[in-house]
Amino acid sequence: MPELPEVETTRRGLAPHCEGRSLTALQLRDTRLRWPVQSDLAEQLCGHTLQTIDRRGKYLLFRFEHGTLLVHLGMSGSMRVMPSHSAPGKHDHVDLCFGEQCLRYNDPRRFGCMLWTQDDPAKHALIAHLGPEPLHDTFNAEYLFQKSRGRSQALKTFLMDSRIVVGVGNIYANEALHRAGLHPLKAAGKLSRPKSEVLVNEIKQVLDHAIQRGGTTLRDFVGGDGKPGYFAQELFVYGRGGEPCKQCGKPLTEKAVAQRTTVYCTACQR
DNA sequence: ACAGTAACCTGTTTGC
DNA sequence: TGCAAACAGGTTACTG
Repeated sequence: MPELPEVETTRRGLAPHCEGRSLTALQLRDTRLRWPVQSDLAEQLCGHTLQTIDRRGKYLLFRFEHGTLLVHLGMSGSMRVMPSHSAPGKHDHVDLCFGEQCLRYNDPRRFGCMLWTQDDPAKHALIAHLGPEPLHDTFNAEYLFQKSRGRSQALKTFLMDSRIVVGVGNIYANEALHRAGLHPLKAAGKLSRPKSEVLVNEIKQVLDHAIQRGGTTLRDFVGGDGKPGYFAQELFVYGRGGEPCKQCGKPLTEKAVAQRTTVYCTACQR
């Protein structure tokens, strides 16, 4: 489900309902996520106040005064605000209850995770080696240009490496490359300095635009407030293999790159 | 250090 | 209609 815009949409939907409130109960129905959820999580958190929900890449950071709960939604996860006493459905693995409302974590494929740490989350093994935030000034043309030097890897695969930059998943990698006029299979090391600038700008624009639209709705994605996103109708290439390029009309090519569906226009992208 | 592949798991879509 | 294969928004772990 989620790439960065969807995670940010979720964060914005959840935060007003629970920041500054005390966690009253925690229902842990299934610990089997990507890594096991520690079984005493309720004892760790109950009675403590959630200060803020922050985001680092696609991780949500639920900050308490005595530690941080790291949450990742994986491929199919979502978190929604629900009445605490509503009946849980299939794959509703965890509820974080704040009085009459709870944040309900649902994840059919269980690729997500929920990890409690009392240390600085920035030093956590899953966070420490992440690249810059794509919307931050530290992600700029010079940075991407330097990082890409000497790399033979496909440009798209390079962009989706979270050590290079976080939050650029399959949808937005495809979209940004099309908007930048860059072929996804071009060697990262052959990216020119001017094109690096174009690409960085397109990544920022497409992510920012998607956040403003409330994320991309594919199948049944909903943000924390239960509302769908509206970006899907504005996608130029993702999910459009064989259909005409919206810029030149030539049928879009679709092929797997590093096991991920990749769509591009051989005329517009070089 | 880098690059490529398999793996985790369930639900939905596609094709015979 | 039924059934099996293919595929899905992510990331780590392992291999060479």
